[in-house]
Amino acid sequence: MVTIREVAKAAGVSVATASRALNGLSIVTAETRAKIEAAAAELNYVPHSGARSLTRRKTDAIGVILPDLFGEFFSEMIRGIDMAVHGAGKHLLLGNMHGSTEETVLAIKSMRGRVDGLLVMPPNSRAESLGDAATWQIPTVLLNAQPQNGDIPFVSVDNYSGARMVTEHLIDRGARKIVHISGPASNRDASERMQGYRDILRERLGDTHPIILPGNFREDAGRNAAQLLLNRDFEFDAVFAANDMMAVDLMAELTRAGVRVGHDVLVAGFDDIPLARYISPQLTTVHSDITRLGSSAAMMLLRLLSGEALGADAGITISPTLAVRASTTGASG
Amino acid sequence: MVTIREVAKAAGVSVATASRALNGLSIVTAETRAKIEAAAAELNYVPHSGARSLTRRKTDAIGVILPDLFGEFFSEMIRGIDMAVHGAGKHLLLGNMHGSTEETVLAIKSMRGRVDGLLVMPPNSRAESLGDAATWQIPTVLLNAQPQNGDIPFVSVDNYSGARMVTEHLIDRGARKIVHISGPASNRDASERMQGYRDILRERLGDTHPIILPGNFREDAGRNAAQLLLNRDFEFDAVFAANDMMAVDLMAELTRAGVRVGHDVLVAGFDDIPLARYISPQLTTVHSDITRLGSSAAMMLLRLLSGEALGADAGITISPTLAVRASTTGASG
DNA sequence: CTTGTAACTGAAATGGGTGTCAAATCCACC
DNA sequence: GGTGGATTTGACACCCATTTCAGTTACAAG
Repeated sequence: MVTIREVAKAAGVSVATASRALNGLSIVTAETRAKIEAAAAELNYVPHSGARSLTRRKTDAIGVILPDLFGEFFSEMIRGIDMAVHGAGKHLLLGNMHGSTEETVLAIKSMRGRVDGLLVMPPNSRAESLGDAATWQIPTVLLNAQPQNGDIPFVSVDNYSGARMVTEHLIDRGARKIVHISGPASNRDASERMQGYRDILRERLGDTHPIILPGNFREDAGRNAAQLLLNRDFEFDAVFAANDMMAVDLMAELTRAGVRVGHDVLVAGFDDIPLARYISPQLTTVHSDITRLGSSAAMMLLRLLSGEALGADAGITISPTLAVRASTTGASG
Repeated sequence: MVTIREVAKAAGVSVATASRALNGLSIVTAETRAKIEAAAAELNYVPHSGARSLTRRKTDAIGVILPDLFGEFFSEMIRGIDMAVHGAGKHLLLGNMHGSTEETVLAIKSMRGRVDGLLVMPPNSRAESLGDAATWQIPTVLLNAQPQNGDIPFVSVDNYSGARMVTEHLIDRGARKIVHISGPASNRDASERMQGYRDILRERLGDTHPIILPGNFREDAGRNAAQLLLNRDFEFDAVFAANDMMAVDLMAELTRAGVRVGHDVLVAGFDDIPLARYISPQLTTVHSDITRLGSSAAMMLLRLLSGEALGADAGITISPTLAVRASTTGASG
């Protein structure tokens, strides 16, 4: 591994001059610079970013700590972050993504000295779970989580209003016995969505009780819920699943049992995964622009890093939109 | 930012001792260690990984340089890599993913001093395009690309035999006029797939000419190809698209035009994106285990890093499998 | 009470660059 | 030729931790 010292020696100058020349400081004579560049090229010199970032106190990398996400959500998030970060010429350092809380805290610590800033998505969307790690010395933006003591900037999706929207849509389409398949109890997104469902139900159909089947955001929960609903010969005319994954498999199962989704039973999900548009009937769902979630967070972090002081109340809540499709309208397709 | 020096001072010991204590070297007295740990906790000390990696000559990070991939491929790849790397406690540093060749070379260089090893997927699957960057001083494994001068280990998918398999399957199902929608001309995967198609066609149906429509791996190419085929009132009984993305949209377009896919025309793709199973009819395609591709490459790199000398011929070719579904069998669904 | 050995501990070198400050060089002008 | 000022250049401290090597201490044996 050739160092700048060797380049300097080969060019017959000091390391300081070599450093200046290679970093394009105009203070170096054209002649000297040429010598140095020739030597560097000759020796195939590549600067050691690690060493450089030590003195510069700047790594040009930002750390991303995500829980164990499913495919599309993950890649869209990364894409969004990357989009925002690309222009700034920074790298993305992915921390351990296997989300127990302790591991996450560890992952955050191991980022010290490697990155200039952090994008953290806490497991279960609960910033609190990060505990005293919140005393981070390093600029951080929370993804999809709100700190209770609003001192960390965040970007999150408005799960609550999304759930209200989609449930209200079901009501508007004539549904009265609306089942909700929830996400994991410990998950904040899940509980916000459930709350939205409960609230709008009470507001619009005060007299009916919410019907909630526990789920876990995974396919099998969709299947199980379908079985349960069918076997019990349960009375229901619509299902709002807390995410698309469950909705998709629930729908497949209902269809298999001869239920006409979109007519006999309306089904809606949450997330708008790409799949939602391709199954038949297409799935009505709540669309969150994950790419935008990622890029907004990254841009916010970039601003933070450039010294801009975001107020204590700095947070963005991204409003989801309703994607109405055939699974609740019965339209062909 | 508190440094180990401050911890040492607070504990009344030298930095050397502090370092030893904090790194669990048994050589330190229990009493001394306790003092140091107390001081560290008190000051909220977090080690500076950047500085540490400078002296250790080891960063515990591996660099990943991918071209601009579409969602699922990307996330599965990362997942595979992460799976293999997780146990080794390493981080993943994502380089610039916006793949012009020059940018890729730059991205590789900027990894020097940041990572212990590199996983590189060259744009267009052409290792050659990386040119003299191949004189890397840093352990590297190529993803989905073979170097012409087999001196860099690699892991890649056997596109050629995959294409042969799927084309042969179409022939076995009775197709005789098989159209191929190719990928971008400069893309190596695309040309290998095309070659597989050509070869098996010649071997099995010596007298028929291959029919090739140029594509680009994107949805619109699928739609365009469908239009072209339909408008010209072309005679064809099967289509093999060079990837699923094109196959899916082609199929949608054909279906819209009243063609019964799986009966009138057989359609097959390549990649087995999750979507393939969810559209109707389900798409016959070539399944490559991308997660395995990623994890194999990562494991190979890990072996390389642990000092193991992989022979000059170190390369793994992952054989894809054929996923036969309704789009070529006409089965219900 | 020495001496030898083992166990700890600390000063300083190291890793590969950058930035500061002082020294050296250059040139113009008196 | 000497002087002032502006440019360039170089020596060295520094970033923060690890590690070597030498020094200190403790303790047992002689």
